[in-house]
Amino acid sequence: MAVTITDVARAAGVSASTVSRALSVPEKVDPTTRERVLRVAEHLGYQPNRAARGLITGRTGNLGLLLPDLANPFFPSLVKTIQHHAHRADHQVLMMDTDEDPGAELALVKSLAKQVDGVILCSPRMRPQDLREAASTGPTVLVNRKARGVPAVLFDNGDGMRQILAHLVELGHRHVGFAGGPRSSWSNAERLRGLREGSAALGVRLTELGHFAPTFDGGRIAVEGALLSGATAVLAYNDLVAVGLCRALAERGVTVPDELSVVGIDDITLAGMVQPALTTLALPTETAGRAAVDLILQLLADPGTGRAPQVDVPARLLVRDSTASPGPARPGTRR
Amino acid sequence: MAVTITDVARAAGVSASTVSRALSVPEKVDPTTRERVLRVAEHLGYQPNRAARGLITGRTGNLGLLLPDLANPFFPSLVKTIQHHAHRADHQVLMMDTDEDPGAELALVKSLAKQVDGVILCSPRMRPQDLREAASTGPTVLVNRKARGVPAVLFDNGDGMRQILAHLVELGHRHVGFAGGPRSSWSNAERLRGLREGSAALGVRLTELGHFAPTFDGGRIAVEGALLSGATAVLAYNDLVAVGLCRALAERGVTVPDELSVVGIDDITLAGMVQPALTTLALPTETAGRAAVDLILQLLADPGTGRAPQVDVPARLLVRDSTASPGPARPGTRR
DNA sequence: GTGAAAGCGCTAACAA
DNA sequence: TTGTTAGCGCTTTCAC
Repeated sequence: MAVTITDVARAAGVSASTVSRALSVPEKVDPTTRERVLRVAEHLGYQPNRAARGLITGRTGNLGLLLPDLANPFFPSLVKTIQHHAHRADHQVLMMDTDEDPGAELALVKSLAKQVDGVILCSPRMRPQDLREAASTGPTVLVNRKARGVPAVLFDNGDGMRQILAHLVELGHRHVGFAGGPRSSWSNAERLRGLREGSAALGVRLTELGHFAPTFDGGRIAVEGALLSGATAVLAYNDLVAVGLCRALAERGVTVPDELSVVGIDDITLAGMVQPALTTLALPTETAGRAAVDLILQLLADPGTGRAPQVDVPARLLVRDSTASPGPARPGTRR
Repeated sequence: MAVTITDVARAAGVSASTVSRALSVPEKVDPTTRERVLRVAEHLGYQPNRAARGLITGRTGNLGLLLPDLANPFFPSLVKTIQHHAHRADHQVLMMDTDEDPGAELALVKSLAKQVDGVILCSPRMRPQDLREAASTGPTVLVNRKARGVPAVLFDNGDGMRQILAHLVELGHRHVGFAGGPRSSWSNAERLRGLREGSAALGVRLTELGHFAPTFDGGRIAVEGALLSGATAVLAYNDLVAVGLCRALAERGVTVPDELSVVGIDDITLAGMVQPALTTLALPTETAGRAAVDLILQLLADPGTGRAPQVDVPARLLVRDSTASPGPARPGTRR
């Protein structure tokens, strides 16, 4: 059997409560006793039983993390950061992959809620009312998603879209295509909004190529419309789509960026591995993950602070090799 | 406050013990009462408090999962599978990413051990004695790693190497290079062993190109030696290395597979996305993940069954576009 | 088949 | 400052 608080108490010649205090409110115990207790605890290799502690404090020391698909390379680095910071704050992470099933997510959150102190929710597709219901099960932080009254960490999509358009305009592009993500995706809607505003402001023609699965294959499918549109540059919903698009273009003998410029979003590792290396809007997952954990912990320490805090994480355009000035030859050859 | 077992008991007009039994040993309670209790529990939305249950049963309902680097695309799908199956068995997964730090792993396992019923350990670099010490903290299953007396799920590296060599020989290759993984990696050693045996058996010349980081950049670095070796085909430690190698080859104007064939291991999603699509040895993570969870649960249900069970997961070669018969032109041009 | 009672390991009043 | 007491929600003897 593991060593309990009673063992430590006996060995140190004090009561269990004193041991408990020495560990969790050290300033309320005499320095001499404290020293002794801590030494004994250390020596015996005492580790508090979290279940027992949780039973009384109502805290589990766990954080829930719900995400749509760990196989999407955007998430692993986010998860790593979240876990890293949770760990530093003496919390474990209970991760749950929903397999892109918005229907099951609410139920999953509810089952998670019982076992964690708070939940970090990355759910691009969940309906707003479900989102709010999920948030009502306990402290919740949304990532890359907004809902009234729920704390959130958001990437600045609007500014990101502006950066992309500005970059393309500077290269000389006047007609940009957008290969959108899922219709139900919140960030897709945000990006579209940013693009519409930005293109209007910059006098760029924007062609919405439709909605595609946020995957490599989604990108391959987008190639038809991209070529037909006459756009000289195409922005994809994310890097995976952009890479799929590039691949399909290569198969048709269309050269990127000479004949068509391509831009991605996310800056997943893959973006730097493909040829040509992808120009992409980096969404700093480290910053976001850190902010999400901080937010949750803050919520736990000081619940119900009135308004729901919101953290905005700036996006940053990484210009690489998949964008260039539109070639004069292209329009003639491709239409 | 959440609804407790007492609430259910009162509402159903029975004692708490009866509710407890109705839920966990239904056959020991009268069918009529059972029905009623279950209905009431359902109606009240009762969910047993796991901390309280754990306090008495000694079970947490959590499984620990330790892995070196979630950013390595081999792991997400493994994690997904493990989580999926754990969930079906009513267990949560506590994941822990060690950031490729074998030094910290033992400590992490120990801290994890207190909070979980069992640990699934993917630790290619941990020292054998640490591995065994880690395993002594509680039920443990190793993945892709062998240690005396510890249950394990292993990929059949030996047979995999044979498949790769056979494929290359059939294409006409007689000289194969191996861009190895980290010196301390167990599976690298296994693969090397398989390659030596296989190449001897098939009469193939094997050149060991050295040890490289198991990353894209590791592969880029391997290009020099690969070209100098005179090998007509190169096997990389994993897909990431293979893709990095391909990239570096492309930059030097060496065509894959015409001038050099390249083979990867793992079958990460990326392998199918690059051009040319990578011929690779698929290590079925779904099978492995499932086996790992099954093994752990079996260990929990029936502890100390004497010998440590071991599950072998077969590997399967996926022939794609990065391998072909050696071109007669190559040796002359490249040396 | 069911209930009463004890207790898992811990913390939080309350006394001293 | 410290110890005593009670109890978190649950399971598990042990009587009945």
